Amino acid sequence: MEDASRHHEATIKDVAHLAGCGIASVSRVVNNKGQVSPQLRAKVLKAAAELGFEISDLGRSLRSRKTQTIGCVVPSISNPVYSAAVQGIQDVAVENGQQLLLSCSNYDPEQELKAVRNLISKRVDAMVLTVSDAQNSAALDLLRSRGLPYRLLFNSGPDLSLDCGVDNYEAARHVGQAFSKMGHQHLGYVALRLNRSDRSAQRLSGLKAACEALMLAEPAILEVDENSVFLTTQLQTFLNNHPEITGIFASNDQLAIAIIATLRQLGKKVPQDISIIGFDGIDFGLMMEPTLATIVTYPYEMGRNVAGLVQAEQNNTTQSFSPIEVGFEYRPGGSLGPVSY
Amino acid sequence: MEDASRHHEATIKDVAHLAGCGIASVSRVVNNKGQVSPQLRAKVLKAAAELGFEISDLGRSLRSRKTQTIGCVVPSISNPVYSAAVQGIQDVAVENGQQLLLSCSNYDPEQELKAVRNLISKRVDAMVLTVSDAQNSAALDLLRSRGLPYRLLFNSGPDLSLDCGVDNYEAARHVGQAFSKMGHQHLGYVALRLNRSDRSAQRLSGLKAACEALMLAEPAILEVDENSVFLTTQLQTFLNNHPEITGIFASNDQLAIAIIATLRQLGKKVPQDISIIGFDGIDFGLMMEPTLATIVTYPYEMGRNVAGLVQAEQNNTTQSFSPIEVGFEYRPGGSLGPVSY
DNA sequence: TTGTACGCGTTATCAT
DNA sequence: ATGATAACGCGTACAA
Repeated sequence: MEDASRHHEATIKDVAHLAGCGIASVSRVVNNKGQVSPQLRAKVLKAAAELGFEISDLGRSLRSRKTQTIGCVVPSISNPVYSAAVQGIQDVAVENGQQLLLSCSNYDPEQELKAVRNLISKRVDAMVLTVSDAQNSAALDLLRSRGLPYRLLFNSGPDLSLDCGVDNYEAARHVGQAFSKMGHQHLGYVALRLNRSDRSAQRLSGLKAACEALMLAEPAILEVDENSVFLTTQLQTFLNNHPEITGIFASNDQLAIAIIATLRQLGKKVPQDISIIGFDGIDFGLMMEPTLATIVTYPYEMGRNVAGLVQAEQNNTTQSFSPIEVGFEYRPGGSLGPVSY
Repeated sequence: MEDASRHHEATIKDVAHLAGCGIASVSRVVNNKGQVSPQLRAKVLKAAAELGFEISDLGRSLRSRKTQTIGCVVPSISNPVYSAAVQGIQDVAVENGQQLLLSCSNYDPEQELKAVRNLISKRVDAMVLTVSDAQNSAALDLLRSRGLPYRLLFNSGPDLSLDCGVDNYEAARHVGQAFSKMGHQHLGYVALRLNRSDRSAQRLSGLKAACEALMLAEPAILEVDENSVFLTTQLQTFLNNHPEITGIFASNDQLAIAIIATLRQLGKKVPQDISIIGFDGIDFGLMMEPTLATIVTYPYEMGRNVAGLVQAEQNNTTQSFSPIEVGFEYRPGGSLGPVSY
């Protein structure tokens, strides 16, 4: 109850007053910086506790020009891949005494830009972000023009030294090869937002390249609606139009699993009638029956890595930091079977 | 390039200087507040653009005593339930022009307290949090003592008016009833961190109550390790010790799915040998075979609701805001079958 | 060792 | 309509 009536938080001035000393001494005690006698330190500590004093990072940041905050922009936190990455970033941040200011762009470049603006106003020390299209992003342009330290996550940016992600193209080539080894000749690529995710587009490129190199037919493409309610009809139409397809590469595991469930509804067996390979390597793929063949990626580690990079960049501006390849791995699964004639 | 050499961001003072006016006018333009002549406004806007001026929320917040930031503390963002909730909070926050400062406590009360301290120092306007034990939380005590607006998510706190979550007890009773209807008499409850999550404990209470009311045996309890590698042996031992068990209530869906996969490895069929009911209602439950019987909850909506509550509390301090029950729903699934004799 | 005074970037008051 | 000035809470030279 005490001073709560004043209805404004205690400042170092209040503490100094109660402790009967100058504000500089309070600052020294709070920051463990500079010399201060044990007696005074005790008095200050007591006064601070009594007032429930918590230092204000507003004043501190204004003065020090550091907010100990890093900004993060991802398309969505609902997607387990991004949430795992954010968890990694968060963990590294706290290890370094920083906090995370999080924004979700919903795969929208306009929201990306707005988010970056807000984060700049908040004066974050650095940023980590996944943008819709790294080659052409107003948000990244803004960041660069301000010289604010940032790193890309999952994207491959124009400046190669800044990215930290999976080589989608290369990974998708592996997928094509896996299909080919099982005798598949006609593939389909099913994606969620081909035009709003450069990752998805890169995966398609890789698949196409593999098909070409391996003399497979050019893959048919189905871009499905966000709203998975219509997946059934969309998929059925797609398969009717392309009856030759024996294998489907889904742009991510969630979609792959939804496709398998839908195929089951349509009376098709996986992998006897159609084989499926996903992308991401989420745990559930291992627990279903059949297990999901997929490209395993390591979003948590990627988040940690990219956060480590921005950390290093802040602490040591002279050196340049090259990205750490986290890599990927093809994981076989029961959803890919030999093609049946 | 221009003034970048000065290596510090343009301030309102810089803009004023370049526009040849006072800083007050710049402020008026930037905030669209007060009267300013069209000519001057244009000059200011031009100067601001030229300098790449972005207002500093540090100065603004210091002055206004508002940060337009809300703090969020959850156990983990990797768990899809929490990430969905955070997404909901985030969405509401941006709708109200606020940003989200995110912390993960890793189910550790000590980290909860530290996170809250940091968030207080950052002077967030309000907080939303899920704590380990709402009835006994130093973090919440601190929040209360400071009079900082906050809301609980998933927890049921001592102050009933502050929570926004699922009635775990009631939901778990439904689970018991569902088992009972199928003839199950001997149940097991498998949980991840019984002692570090009041939600998990509440679910157990509800299950126990249902068993008692329905004349079932008291449920056997298995608390499994974080590291799911050992799930197989732990589960096997548990079932050996309790051969009478025909149904298992898993404290969440992820665990339920892992248990089903493990049982499959152990050569047990679900639901013929053992029935399973989960908790949360994640989408994957619908896509597996058999589908997962579970309690469906609505974490995204809960996030939105609780964020709405803190918003309202900030805008209108006079009124008191009661929580909106989001509720839950029992969803039948193939993982629950009749008990076989 | 300790205290005083200034500036960090902003908004609001008060003259003009 | 516009500008000078005083806070806001803090860190830090500098003085004592």
